[in-house]
Amino acid sequence: MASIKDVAAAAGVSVATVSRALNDHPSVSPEARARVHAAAAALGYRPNAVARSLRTHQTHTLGLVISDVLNPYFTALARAVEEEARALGYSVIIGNADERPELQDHHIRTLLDRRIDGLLVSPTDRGSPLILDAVRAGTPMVFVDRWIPGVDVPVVRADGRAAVRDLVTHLLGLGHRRLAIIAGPAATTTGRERVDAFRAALFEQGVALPDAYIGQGDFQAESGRRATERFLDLAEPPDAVFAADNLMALGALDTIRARGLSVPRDIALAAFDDIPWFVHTDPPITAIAQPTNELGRAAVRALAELIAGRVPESVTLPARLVVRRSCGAAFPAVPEHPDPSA
Amino acid sequence: MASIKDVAAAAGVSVATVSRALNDHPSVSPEARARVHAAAAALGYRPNAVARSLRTHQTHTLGLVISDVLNPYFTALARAVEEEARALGYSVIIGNADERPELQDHHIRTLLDRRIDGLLVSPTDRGSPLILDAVRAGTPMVFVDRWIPGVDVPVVRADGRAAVRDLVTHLLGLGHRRLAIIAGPAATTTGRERVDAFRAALFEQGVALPDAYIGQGDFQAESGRRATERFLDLAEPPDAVFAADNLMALGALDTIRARGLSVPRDIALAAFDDIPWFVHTDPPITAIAQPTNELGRAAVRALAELIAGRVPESVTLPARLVVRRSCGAAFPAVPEHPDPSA
DNA sequence: CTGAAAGCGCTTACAG
DNA sequence: CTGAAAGCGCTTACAG
Repeated sequence: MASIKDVAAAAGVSVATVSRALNDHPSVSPEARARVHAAAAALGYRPNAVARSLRTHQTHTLGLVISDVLNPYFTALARAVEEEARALGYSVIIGNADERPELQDHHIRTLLDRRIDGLLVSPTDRGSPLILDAVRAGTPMVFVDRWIPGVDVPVVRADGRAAVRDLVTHLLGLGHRRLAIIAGPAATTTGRERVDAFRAALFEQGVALPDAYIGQGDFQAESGRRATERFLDLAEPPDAVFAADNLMALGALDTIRARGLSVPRDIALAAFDDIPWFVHTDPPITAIAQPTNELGRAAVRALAELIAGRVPESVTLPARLVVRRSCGAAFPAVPEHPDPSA
Repeated sequence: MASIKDVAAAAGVSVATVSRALNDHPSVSPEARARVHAAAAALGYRPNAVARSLRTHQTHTLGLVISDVLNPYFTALARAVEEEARALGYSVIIGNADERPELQDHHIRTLLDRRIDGLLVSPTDRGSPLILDAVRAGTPMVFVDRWIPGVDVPVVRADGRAAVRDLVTHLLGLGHRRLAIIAGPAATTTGRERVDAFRAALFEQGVALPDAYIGQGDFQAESGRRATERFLDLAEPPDAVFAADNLMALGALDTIRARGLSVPRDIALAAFDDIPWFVHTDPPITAIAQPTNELGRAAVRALAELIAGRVPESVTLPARLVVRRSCGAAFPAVPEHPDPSA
């Protein structure tokens, strides 16, 4: 692999001049610049980003630690992050925590060792010493989707409270009275907020949320199955189930189907997070859609601000209810296409 | 951020000794080793991977360039790759080519500049000069899923021919006679192979595949919609459609539904690539399943071999037909759960 | 077992 | 406008 020395020799200039010419530094004569570019092209020279990073203390790399790559919501988020990052000249290294705190720490440690310029994280838990130390040490960091209370880091997320209230109104309006929720892990903000919003909305309408109607999930499909089984084994099973993410909804659907029951005839189902497949499930699933693309982009922009030494604002965008047939509502008159911006 | 010098000063030894102690080099006295570890812990020292890479010419990083992160097949592949890579001590940087050759080149260039130890690619096209030069220059490279004919790079992929033949037999057995396919891009091996296998299987059974029944897609949902619209506008529309990937199947389903038609009553549908949602679509979709996890792991192992200077074999694993209801078959007696290994 | 020194491939302040 | 030199933070052959 040709190095800057080889280019310098071929162009008959010093390595300093090669570096300046290639980095568009103004004080290089047109002739020198031309010779350098010609030599670089002839040798197929590509600057070594590792060496440059060591010298400049910048890697032009962002770390993104998400909870689960197999979750379409996070996949979409990762894609939006990558696009915006690329537009700003950054690469992104994705770490998949798989909802496991120790794996999250592993990725954060690796990313820090690689001296990424900044870190985007959707924390799996309440925050390890490692992550707290990194914040204290001044690592540019932004939380996306989930966050850690009490930690002074900008947060980019969706607020689902209004949409959850809309969902509860929708369910009650359709005659459902025994509403249950499959919650996410209590260690995550989204895990807690979605139950809280659900309970608050029910309370407003004078409906109770008994403990037996709160299933404890972990945002993965298997936990949706287990929670739903427990619901269906109850003496008085719920007549509507709200899954706090799309994978647990998939699990719930598995179980309901395995029991030979039908949605929405026997039980209503709704999910947090909308995904293209919800249009085509049997039945199409009512869901709360987050502005995923906007969240990803806003998070990258906030992180870039932080890296540049400025102090970005946290951003909160509203989620919205998308009504389909899984709660018993009438089928929308106009056939729906998946939202390309979701 | 503490550097090796700080640790050396704190431990009262040279940086050479710090380096040796931290890298478990045998010739370090127990006392020196202890002092170094204590100092490192006290300072919260973490070695700078950038500096180490510059010195050792290894980054312990693999590049993975895939065609589309939003495609669940590639997401699952990426996850398997990351897991196996982590087990072998590598990080992986994922580049999303979005089926665009120039974006693919952008990622390959960036990855090469970062001096990744090896590259896993699922090529979007027939191969740019950049990728060909990289192979020639000796960059350890392995193709996964798709490959470039005539390029001497190990290939890890699934062979779907037998499964496609099974699918054709299944369709004809159910009485379908006008079988159509939504093909992938001709510039990709998987794009070509799936049509070829389909045509060959039909030919064996004495059925023709007219040009009008070959829709040209690009592996993304929108192209599945367009191709299906064209099929349905035909004087004699097909009675069965085989989509060469899961996203085009999603698009086909969109269009069929938008026209008010029903699967499988009005038209049968099958897809290449199985994904968890196919169990829950209306109707559940018959699909050809690849051993995605095994492919991802095998690809990483092959790449690690190459990096170690050995010459790995190409590996080809069989895909298999998973019959559901979308072609008109009887519903399987036992309720199906998503295959956790898919 | 240990340290001084060279060197990985760049960038940049300094001097000219 | 240009080059010699220092230095980023490591690892490792060499000498002791």
